Amino acid sequence: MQEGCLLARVVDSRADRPVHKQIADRLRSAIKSGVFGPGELLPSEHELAAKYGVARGTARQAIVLLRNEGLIDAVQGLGSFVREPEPVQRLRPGGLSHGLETGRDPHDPPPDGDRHGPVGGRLGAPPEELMMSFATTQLEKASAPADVAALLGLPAGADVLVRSWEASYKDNVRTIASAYTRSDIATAAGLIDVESGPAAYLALIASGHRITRIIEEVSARMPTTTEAQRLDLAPGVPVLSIQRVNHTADRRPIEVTVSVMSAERYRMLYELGDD
Amino acid sequence: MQEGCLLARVVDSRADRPVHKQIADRLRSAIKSGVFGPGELLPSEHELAAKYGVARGTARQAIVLLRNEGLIDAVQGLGSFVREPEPVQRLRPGGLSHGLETGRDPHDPPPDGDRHGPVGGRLGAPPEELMMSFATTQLEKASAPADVAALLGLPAGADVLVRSWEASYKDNVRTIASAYTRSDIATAAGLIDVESGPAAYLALIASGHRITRIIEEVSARMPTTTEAQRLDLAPGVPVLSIQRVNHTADRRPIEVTVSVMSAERYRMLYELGDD
DNA sequence: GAGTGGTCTAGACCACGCT
DNA sequence: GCGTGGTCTAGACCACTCG
Repeated sequence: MQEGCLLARVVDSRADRPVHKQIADRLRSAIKSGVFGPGELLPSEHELAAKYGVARGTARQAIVLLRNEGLIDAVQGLGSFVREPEPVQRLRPGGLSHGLETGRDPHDPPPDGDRHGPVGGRLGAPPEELMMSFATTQLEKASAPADVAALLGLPAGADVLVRSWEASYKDNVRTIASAYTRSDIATAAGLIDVESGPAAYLALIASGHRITRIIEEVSARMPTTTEAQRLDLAPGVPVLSIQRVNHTADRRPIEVTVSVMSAERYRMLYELGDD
Repeated sequence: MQEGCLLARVVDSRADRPVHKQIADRLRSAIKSGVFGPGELLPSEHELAAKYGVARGTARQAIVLLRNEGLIDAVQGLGSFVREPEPVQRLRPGGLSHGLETGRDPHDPPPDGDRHGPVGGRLGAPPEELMMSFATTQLEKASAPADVAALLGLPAGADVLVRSWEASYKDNVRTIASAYTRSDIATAAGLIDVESGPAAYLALIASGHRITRIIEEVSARMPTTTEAQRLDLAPGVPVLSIQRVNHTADRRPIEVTVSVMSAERYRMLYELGDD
């Protein structure tokens, strides 16, 4: 067989580093150096155990490590595969009509062609294929979470209009989002009848509340189990969480939106203008 | 004993959901509902095994799940604890006149005061407590990685000046960064002698290459093992990866910087101005 | 020394995808 | 049916922290 040529034969059980980590190290570098290319099948747990002379559980631990690093996918009944890179979509959050025009950006492979983001993208006909559908999951008045209330300059527990929705592309949920709008503004704008997020911008404008300043906060974390299910996330894939605070011309914050999406699939793009 | 009052007594081994996930579910909701507060000690693996009538390995699997979700920390010899939230710093990347700030800004509508970022920081006295030290780890001419070359509009494999450094705060490495500068520009600006990232901006300005446009791309992923070590990351903590493309007034990209930091500790703040 | 998590073994049965 | 990963058991020894 001599398969040992690919994955070096020996692990040192007396070394500082635990055996399963040593095996993971070897597999990892084999992946990174291209010995196993994207989509390729790795040795089975049984094979690894035999090759390194360890119990199956130990070989499995190595595999689990790589899964949690997002490097491989395990499929029951089939085996473990080197994870193939997901097509990445770059989102350029825009205000109402942001700069960064059709700017053929020097960004190498990105041509996702447009910037119709799951949240707050420009309105108006998005390119054919990038149509996303929005499904409202909740629409109600409720008391604002503490952090949201603070951002809106409201007392803790104040009522806000909460609109929650999911944005899907081809039947796959891509973004889970919620918008929290000041009650007074929401009522005036008739937002109670507006379902998806993007549509709300039109309603706000129509009611005279033009948003002229947006502060966006980007963070990342591991998904909750709910998020992992809804967004169909593999193990070892974090989420991006985008929190927006929308302000009107008088610099008053009137709305906070929070959206969550796969960090494997989305990146955020910002242009920092000259000061 | 009746400890079963806190963690419900029974798990159903015939249910669809595996036992270790059921245990994890119970612990997770106990944590989220505050039964176990931040920093608090969870039941030991042995206790969990006894309480649910399962093998230790099964109880341990539940614990491992929560660790990978970033909810708890396990300490050998002590036990598992609910992870305490890290103080979060919000970075406001800015054009030139700004840099590293740590977020003294109280989350609320972020003030427009000063701004600092881990990359491209303002020089001159930064706020007392926020001093970061920069240690150059590499400084050399090398051929650009494919993606970087593309971003700079250079042919694949073209030479660039690579400056790599780590930014530390109180002896803890907080950011790992690299800057790739076009060779011609770097030479003209004398960058070969400049060590940390922030300092390079001054050199560029001094040599007449004023950066007027910055495109910043924010992504997140699980850390490599190297990154996890250097940044001292707990399991279940992703990293934010910030890629910057710096352009001069004529819109030519002259430099790409990439920085990596704990997503648990840092968030990015952007203001989307009115156009 | 007692208790904890970290590692490892050598089995077992199951659910799943394939042929 | 066969091989895969997913789960689980019942042990074992180790490294670590604490009193």
